[in-house]
Amino acid sequence: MLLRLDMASRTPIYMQIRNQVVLGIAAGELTPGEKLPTIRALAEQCGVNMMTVNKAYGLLRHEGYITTDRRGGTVVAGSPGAGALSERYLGALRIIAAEARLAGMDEDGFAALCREAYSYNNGGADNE
Amino acid sequence: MLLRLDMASRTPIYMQIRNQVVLGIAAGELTPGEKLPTIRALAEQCGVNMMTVNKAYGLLRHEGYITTDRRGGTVVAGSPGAGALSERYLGALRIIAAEARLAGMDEDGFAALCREAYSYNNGGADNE
Amino acid sequence: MLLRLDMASRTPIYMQIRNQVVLGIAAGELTPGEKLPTIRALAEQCGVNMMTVNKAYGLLRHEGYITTDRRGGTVVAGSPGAGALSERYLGALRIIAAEARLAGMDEDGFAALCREAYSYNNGGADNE
Amino acid sequence: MLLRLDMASRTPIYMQIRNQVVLGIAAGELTPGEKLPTIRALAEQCGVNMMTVNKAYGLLRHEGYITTDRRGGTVVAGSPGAGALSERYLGALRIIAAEARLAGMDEDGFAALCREAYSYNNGGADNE
DNA sequence: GTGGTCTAGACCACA
DNA sequence: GTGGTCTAGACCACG
Repeated sequence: MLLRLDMASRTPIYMQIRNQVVLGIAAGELTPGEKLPTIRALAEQCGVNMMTVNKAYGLLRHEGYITTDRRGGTVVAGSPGAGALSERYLGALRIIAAEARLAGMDEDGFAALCREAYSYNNGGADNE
Repeated sequence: MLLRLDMASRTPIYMQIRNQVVLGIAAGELTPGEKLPTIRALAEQCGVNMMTVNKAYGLLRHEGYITTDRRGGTVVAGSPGAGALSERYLGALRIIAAEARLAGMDEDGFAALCREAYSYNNGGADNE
Repeated sequence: MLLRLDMASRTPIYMQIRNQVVLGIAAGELTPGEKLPTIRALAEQCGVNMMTVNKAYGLLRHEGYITTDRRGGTVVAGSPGAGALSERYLGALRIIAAEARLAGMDEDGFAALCREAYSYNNGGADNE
Repeated sequence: MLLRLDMASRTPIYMQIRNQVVLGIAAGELTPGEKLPTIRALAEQCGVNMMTVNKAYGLLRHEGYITTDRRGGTVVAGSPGAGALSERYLGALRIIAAEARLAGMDEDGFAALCREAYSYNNGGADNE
C-alpha cells in the first residue's frame, strides 16, 4: 500500500490520506484485520508531520474504517455501519451529475462512468 | 431561483452559490440567456458579503457557465466546452463509490443512485 | 462564562474545556445562538495553545453542541440529536454506582446524588 | 468471573480490568475473602501483558477493594472506607447529567437510569 | 515502541 | 479577523 500525495492539491493532506485508505480498503488492497503503518512510519514515508497522519487516522477511526488496538497498532476494521448512506452522497453526486450533464453527457453515459468508478480498483486516483 | 445556503456547512459559501447555480442550469431552472441577479442584489438576498458572490460569479464565469454582458449584466451561457470531463470527475466519483461499497451498497444500487442524482431537478443540495 | 482548568488533572485539557462548555449549556449559562469566544481568545484566556482549544471545539462541533458559522464565529447550537442516549451513559454510570454501593451508599442515596448532579447548575465541577 | 475486555476501547486495559472487578464485587459475583486469579493466570486468560494485570491489581489494592494475603494470594476485601464519596463522583455525574439533559432526558428519567445502573448486576461495561 | 496530548510558531482560505 | 491546516519538536500513559 503506497500512498501518493499531492502537496499542491487543494484537498488537505490528511483528507488525501483518508481517501487513499478508504480506496485501498474498498479495492481489497487493505483487508480487515490488517495492520496499518504506525503514525510515525507513515509520516516519514510520506514526508509529512505526525499530526497530519494522526488526524487522518482519527478521522478514519471515527468513521469506523479502522480501529486502534490498545496494545499498539492500528488495524483495518470490518465494514462500518451502513447508516443512511444514500442521503449522504446524493448532494455531491447531484453536483457532479449536473456538471456532467451540462458538459454533454447523457444519463447512460453518466451511469457507465459511475459503474466504472465503482469497479475501479484504485490505481491513480488523485482524490481531489 | 432561490438559493439556500448553509452557513454552518464545511463547504465555502461561494462554492455553495456556484453549486446551486450549476444545479439550476442543469435542472433547466436557469435557461441560457437568462439574466442573473446583480452581485449586490444576490449578496443582500442571501445575507452574505458582496465579495463572496463576486467570487462565485468569477468561478462560474471562468468555468464557462455564465458570461458577463457588455452592458454589465450577468447571463447564463450555453453549454461549456465538453472537454475530457470523464477524467475530471473520476477521482471524486471513485471515493464516493468506495464509501458506498464499504457501506454495503452493490454496483447496481450505486448506479441507480447515480441515475437518481442525474435526473434530480435541483432541490437544495449544499454539499460539495 | 469563565473556564477553570486544572493543569494537573489526568483529564486532557481539551476534554476539560469540552466538559465545561457542555455543563455551561446544560446550566443555561450558554444559550443557543450565543457566540463562543474565538479559538485565539479562549486560548489566551486559558493560557493554553490554540490547537488545544481547536480540538475541544472540534469535538463539541462533532457532538452537535456547537456549530461554526462560515462568516466567522462559533455559536452554541440547539439540542443535539437525542440518539440512544441511555446506552451511552449506562456503562459509566454502572461503575460509579458500583463504587458508591461498595462505599456504603444505598440506592435511594445514590438516586438523590444523581438528582443533585442533574439539577446542579454548574458552580465548581472539577470535571475529572 | 469472566472478564470481557475491549482492546479497541479508549479506556486503558488495566482500568477495564479494575472496573470489571469493582462491578463484580458490587454485583456479589466476587465475595469478600474470595481468591482472585494470579496475575499470570489472568494475564494469560485475557491475552494481555502481566504488567497490565499487575497495574490493575495495584490500583484495586490501593483503593482498598482487594488485599494481598501473606502467602501470596490476592483476595477480595470487605468494603473500603466510606469517606466523603459524594464529592468524589459529583464531577463525573454532573457531566453525564448535563449530557443526558441536553439529549432531552428529564430529571426523573435520569434518576431512573441511575437506579437502573445501581441495581444492575454486571454485564460487560467497559467504559470509563 | 505505540498512540495521545500539548506547545509555539506559521501560512492560507474564507468572509 | 476567523477558523483550517501544517510543522517540528516534546512529554507522557500505556503495554
